[in-house]
Amino acid sequence: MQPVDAPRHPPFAVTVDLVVLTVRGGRLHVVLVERGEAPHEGRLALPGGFVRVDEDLAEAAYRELAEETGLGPDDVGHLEQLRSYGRPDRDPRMRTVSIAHLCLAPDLPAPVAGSDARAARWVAVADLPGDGSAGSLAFDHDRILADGLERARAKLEYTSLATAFCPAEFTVADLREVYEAVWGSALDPRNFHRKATRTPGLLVPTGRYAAGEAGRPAQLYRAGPQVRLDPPLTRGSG
Amino acid sequence: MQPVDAPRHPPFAVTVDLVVLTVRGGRLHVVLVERGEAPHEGRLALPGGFVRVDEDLAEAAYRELAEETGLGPDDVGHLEQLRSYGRPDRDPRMRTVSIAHLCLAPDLPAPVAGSDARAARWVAVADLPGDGSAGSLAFDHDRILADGLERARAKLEYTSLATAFCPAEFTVADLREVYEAVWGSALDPRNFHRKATRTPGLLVPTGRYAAGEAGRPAQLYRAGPQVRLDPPLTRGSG
DNA sequence: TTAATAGTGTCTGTGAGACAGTATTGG
DNA sequence: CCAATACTGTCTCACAGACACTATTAA
Repeated sequence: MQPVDAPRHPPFAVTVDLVVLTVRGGRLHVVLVERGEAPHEGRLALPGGFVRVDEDLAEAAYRELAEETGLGPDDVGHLEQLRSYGRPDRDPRMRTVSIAHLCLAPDLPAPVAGSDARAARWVAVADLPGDGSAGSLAFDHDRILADGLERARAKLEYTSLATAFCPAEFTVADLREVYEAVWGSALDPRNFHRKATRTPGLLVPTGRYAAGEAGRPAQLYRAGPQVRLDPPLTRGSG
Repeated sequence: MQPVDAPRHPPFAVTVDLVVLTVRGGRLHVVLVERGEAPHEGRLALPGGFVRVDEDLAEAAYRELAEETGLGPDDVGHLEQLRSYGRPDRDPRMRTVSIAHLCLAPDLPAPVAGSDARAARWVAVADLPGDGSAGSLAFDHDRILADGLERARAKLEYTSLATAFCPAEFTVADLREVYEAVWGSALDPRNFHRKATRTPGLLVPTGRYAAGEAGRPAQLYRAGPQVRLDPPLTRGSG
């Protein structure tokens, strides 16, 4: 039931935006870029860009990730579609729908520097006003970031997603630090250790041990095959 | 980093598609429409249509819901964004991105009949080949339906979403039937009763009782204010 | 009366969380 | 030695699931 005087297929611009998270020094960080042009020139924004005519949405997300942050598909531990944003007034230039993606990466030694001229940087989420829910980012990116954080926090409970923040080999303490950084609360190291090691399929012991740290050396693990955690790792202090 | 010979903002058509679910006679049903034109003419598909230039995505979903199924915003208990689908080959006519929505409705006495000429009908999900994951629907709607079902099944566990399938007043047995229909498994009526009534904020007793049924009359409840269930209603037989 | 459904109590196993205690390193 | 971290065990409470039992209706 389209009115005859309305265009049947109004043209939209379709973009992907990226919430790229990592844990550095026990703090959750997100990749932000500084906008070089109007609107919102000079403000911080999530990396993203237009979807090309011949590529899938996930393809576009990986391409923009590489272009704007220099991170390749093998650098990131996880990428999934988050949600779409399409308020008519979200971009003053044109009618735009953005398919936001959530991306988790380990803390890479290489700095974030893309081939794109725009400067990408890691920003601690806690340093943004109101966890990014206030008016700190361009467009509706505060909302997108908040949704991405909520998704990440929720999925740590019932999936092995936290291992996506870790390098190939890591200790139980490394994994616990990820949970603490994402949830923003301290966990009991002893109970966490028991739950993590006894959850079937979450961790695969390598037999090697971490060295150079204070205290007894910790066993090194790789991420196991299990994606769904049962029972889940709950968010209380245990 | 756009190639200079590529269009900067390739034009997309943006649509909304709807996975509208209800429980009728203890079986989970979905609204399907018969396509009246190519491609996939005569095949069953999810209701949906093009987003207009001046409306939000959720607005478009509610409009298409009304146009294609005759269900108004007050008829449905819940509507949320599901996921977006944008494979370049998903519609042979043009490059289309669809923002799918999940909608839950009580089993209404009024039949589904929209102002649209296309015939909308309730189809039992179990009657579709492979729960709709085989090639039974047009476009990529099998996949969208499968994702919608998975979302609904998962969210029943940790939210009060099941009440969206129920009328304004309902019994604990009504609610249990919803869980059984969506999960496809039988639940212990006694344990379910205890968990449902003792979950704070899920149910509000009305003081009235259902009459006319066999056995002891059941107390009638309204949906409570709680959205997140803690502890969750797990999917085992208890 | 019987059949059927509503609703309660009770038992067992398991996990969450609290926390004592042991093991193994560096300084 | 001490401090720090890794890891194990143990206790209590709460819930899941199984199921006996009582309550209230229709036929």
